[in-house]
Amino acid sequence: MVARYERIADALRDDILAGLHPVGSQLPTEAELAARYLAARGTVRQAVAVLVAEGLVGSRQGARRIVLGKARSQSFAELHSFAQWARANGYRFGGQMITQGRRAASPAEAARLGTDEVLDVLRLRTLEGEPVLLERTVYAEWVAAAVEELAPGCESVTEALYDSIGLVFAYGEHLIDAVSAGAQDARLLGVRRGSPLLRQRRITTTHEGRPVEWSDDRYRAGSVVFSIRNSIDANPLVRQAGDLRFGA
Amino acid sequence: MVARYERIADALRDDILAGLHPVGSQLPTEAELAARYLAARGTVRQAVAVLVAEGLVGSRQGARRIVLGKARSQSFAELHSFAQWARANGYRFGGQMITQGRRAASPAEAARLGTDEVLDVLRLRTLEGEPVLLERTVYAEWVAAAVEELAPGCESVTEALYDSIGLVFAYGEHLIDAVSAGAQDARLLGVRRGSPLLRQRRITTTHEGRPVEWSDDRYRAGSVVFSIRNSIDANPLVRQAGDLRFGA
DNA sequence: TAAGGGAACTTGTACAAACAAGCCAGCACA
DNA sequence: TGTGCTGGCTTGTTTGTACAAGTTCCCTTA
Repeated sequence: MVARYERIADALRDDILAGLHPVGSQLPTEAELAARYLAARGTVRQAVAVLVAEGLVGSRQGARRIVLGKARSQSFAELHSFAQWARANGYRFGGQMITQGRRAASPAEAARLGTDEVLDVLRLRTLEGEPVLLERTVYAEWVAAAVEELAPGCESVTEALYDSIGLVFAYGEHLIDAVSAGAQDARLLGVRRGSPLLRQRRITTTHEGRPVEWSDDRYRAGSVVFSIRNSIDANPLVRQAGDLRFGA
Repeated sequence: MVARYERIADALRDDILAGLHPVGSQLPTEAELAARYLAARGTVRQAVAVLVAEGLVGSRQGARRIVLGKARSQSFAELHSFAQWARANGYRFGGQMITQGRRAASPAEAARLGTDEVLDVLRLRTLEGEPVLLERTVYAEWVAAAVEELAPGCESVTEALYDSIGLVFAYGEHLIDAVSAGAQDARLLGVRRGSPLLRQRRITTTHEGRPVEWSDDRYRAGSVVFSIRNSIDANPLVRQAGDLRFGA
């Protein structure tokens, strides 16, 4: 059962994408929308709030709402999983486990993941045949066994873990910066040592807030761009001075 | 007049930051909070929704809400303005206009900014005495005059434009990737040519959705990290294959 | 002992109503 | 002509109520 406000939000989003409400134009008023969809004003407000959160619509008290853009946003799964992202966008992709092994957690890892032992995995992902992403992932001990079961050429770790133990990745925190390629980075990604890489470090947790993995993902420059929409009201993006958190 | 739900959200955030609700613990139920703050359940829900949007609290139907983290998020102004960000975090900072001049807009710029003529400005920003950020900003024609009025050493362009013509930056779209330093980048930032830079391209608009500026900001690697929190429900971050949008 | 079935609890959705606050166009006045 | 104010419109806030849906845990039963 999909909520009413979600269906209204979908309908409005489709209208915007279809050009019925061009960028820069005004959205119908809440009263109009309520009449059109035979819903209470509060329900319509919830629907519009979805679009505002997506950055598609701008809103401020007293003034009519405005269409800001028409880009569609991705699901969490698409952001989290390289495979789901690539598949949703129609790319050819692949993945290969390079090395994998258990070891004792460093103090920082123990604090982040809440376990003494970790499973350290290095994976290389390709897009359209080109090596694009190097993933250095550290898994908490309680998922290590399930990860070790995976085939070395497993395309989607996220999906495989959901199928095998019902694991759902629910929350993430991401740190994005630029680093130069080390010797191993350069060799595996096929770039020169010292060339720029886009680094995304992230920690992912379950619904319960239980940490699952800590990953250091490095993209070849030019292969991937992160996009964020924000506003004076909603600001998901934060700038931090370098390397203050999470150690090196 | 601050809204009630905002004051409740502030109180809850303070409690979390103060450790009254540790990371991983459960938040009080809506009913409890409503009783404590003498507010209707709907109002409490709005307050909690703020914290959920900030990524501090996780929420799902049927289960008690969970404290996910205690990082405080920045305002849009702090993200948008280097000066406001640096000041709020207690850093010594500076800025210097390097070159500035009007020229005809390229087709891409005309499409983005909606003007035929643009003002092109190159600025270098320093943090703790070190050159850290190179801003290549293109302003729409209708703000060009106000920007030209600014002093070359103007610390905060955002604040200066608000003071002079009441301009408010309200919405932004950001593209984040890594590039290697060109000759000019290297010289001004004091790094070697080809060394990694964190690039943030952004377009900023007014409340009305009117584009004001298009900027290409390059940070020296290691000086700045972007941080984003997301969840299966709220996902502000999007990954895109390289250089599909906004041209080069 | 383990699986299954609820009952109680908690969050999510929807409606209705009233007032507050900000925006904007049009009117009156200088 | 242009300035300032006012009134209508639109979005924001708050309360109250009812039901839906998911979670959790205990108790029953095999």
